[in-house]
Amino acid sequence: MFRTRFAPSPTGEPHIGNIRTALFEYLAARHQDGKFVLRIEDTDKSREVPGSKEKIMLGLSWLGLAWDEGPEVGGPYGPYVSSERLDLYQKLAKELVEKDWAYYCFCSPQRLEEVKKAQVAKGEIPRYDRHCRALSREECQIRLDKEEKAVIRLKVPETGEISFDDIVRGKVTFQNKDIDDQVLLKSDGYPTYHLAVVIDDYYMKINYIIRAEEWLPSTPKHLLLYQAFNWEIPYYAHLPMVLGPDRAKLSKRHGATSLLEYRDKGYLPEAMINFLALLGWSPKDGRDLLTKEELIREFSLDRIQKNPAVFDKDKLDWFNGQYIRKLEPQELSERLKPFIPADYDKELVKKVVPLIQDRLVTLKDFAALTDFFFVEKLEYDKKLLIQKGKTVEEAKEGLEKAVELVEKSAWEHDALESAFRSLAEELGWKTGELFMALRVALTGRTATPPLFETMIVLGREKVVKRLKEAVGKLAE
RNA sequence: GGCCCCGUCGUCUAGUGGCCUAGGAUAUCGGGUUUUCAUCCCGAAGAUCAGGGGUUCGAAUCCCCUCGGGGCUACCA
Repeated sequence: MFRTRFAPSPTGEPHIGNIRTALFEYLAARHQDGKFVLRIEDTDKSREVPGSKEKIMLGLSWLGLAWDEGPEVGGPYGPYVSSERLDLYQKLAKELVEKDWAYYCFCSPQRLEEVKKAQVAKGEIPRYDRHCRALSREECQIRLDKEEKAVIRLKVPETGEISFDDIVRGKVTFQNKDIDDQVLLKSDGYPTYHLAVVIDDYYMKINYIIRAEEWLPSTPKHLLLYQAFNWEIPYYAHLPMVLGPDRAKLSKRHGATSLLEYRDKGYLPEAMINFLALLGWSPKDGRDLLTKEELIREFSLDRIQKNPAVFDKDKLDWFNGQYIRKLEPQELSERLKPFIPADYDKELVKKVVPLIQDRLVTLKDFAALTDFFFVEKLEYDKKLLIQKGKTVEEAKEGLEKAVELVEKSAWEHDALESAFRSLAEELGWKTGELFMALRVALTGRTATPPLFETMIVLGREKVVKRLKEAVGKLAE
């Protein structure tokens, strides 16, 4: 059984890079008919941000990445929150000490700081000097009995090497001598991430560890732990990083990094999924537009790219436009709801939606593109009503004639169009000139949905009113 | 600094020794459709496959070196 997991720590918003990892995990699990579990790795209470666990779950839910086991849904291997598993970590950490795979360290943060400073000053590599490694069992016990603050550190072998076969990178090897004696259990009784992941993954029967490349250097420590516990080593797949335009790890200074920000900016979850899926992976047939179901069908870990991917907002915008255009107008109206002022006439919105569907990049664009349908008074520069080479009088005449025409014309697209084309001819104007003047008079702007559709939605009464207002403007 | 990873159009990528005078997508530019803006369609430009050495009849694909970029180097994750 294929089992993988998403193990975020609740330290803030659901980061786009982490979510991309979650997506890959989800797709791999679904493709393999396996399980996708969510586990909250809250091992650092000092960095924990209240509410972020909920936001992470909200983000996953918004994308439709349902977890099979985890908070809220439960499962056979819970609890799925690290802070509720403290006893386990403590028990196993002590076991490691007994088996001589770990040791108590009583060094104070101050001493550690000094050691590090001295090393750096001497041009050495900063790392723990293994001061407490040699402490005898008896001495440790005495100091423990005195309730002296202590951590438990991994006793890394001094020689030899450790390697593993990464699904995306192939064989990766590290020298034991380069590995630091990692703290496993902190003095506050909490585990570090390194201890917690290994234990949790084992107890939750995780056999595929899919995570970002930033974890590659700590993998040997985890491997050592598996070895110490004599547990079967899982498969590893280290995903390429998601970078900002400057090719550094995607972060706040590059702009929006929270999945929820994209939701609030009017991006569709299906666009987000499609875009993220192609950051470091591509289907065999080279298609760009794939639904979640298609992604599940085609996804495979061995097609994951090794090199990092730059997050390209332009391409995201393109995907979003594609998916907006695919929506049924009815459905689009639904999705638009959170982005539309509550006092807008629902029926009118329904009529407006088909007119701007091809013009939306994000859902948020709706309001700015269509406000003239909903406001009473239009604000615009009357110069826009006067087409190039025309006099004020001519412009006025054109609009006055338009009023007459609107009042008697059949209220139907083709009828309106042919009537206005004739009017242009009668006036001796180019159709484009007349249409633009009308467009400005009716909408107050020069870029709008098609003229006659707009008229019909606006309604005869409002059209007449606005044309008259335009004539009035010119008379001022 | 040390360790590890990576290096094909600006960007996402296809490519696993001959099908590559390197394909697709996006962005850019031009054209067409069109009442504007979009959409849509067509086209162009854009990568001496980071550079240099090998191996081979033949290399983007294999090996080595150099350079460049990134990640890690916490009682953070």
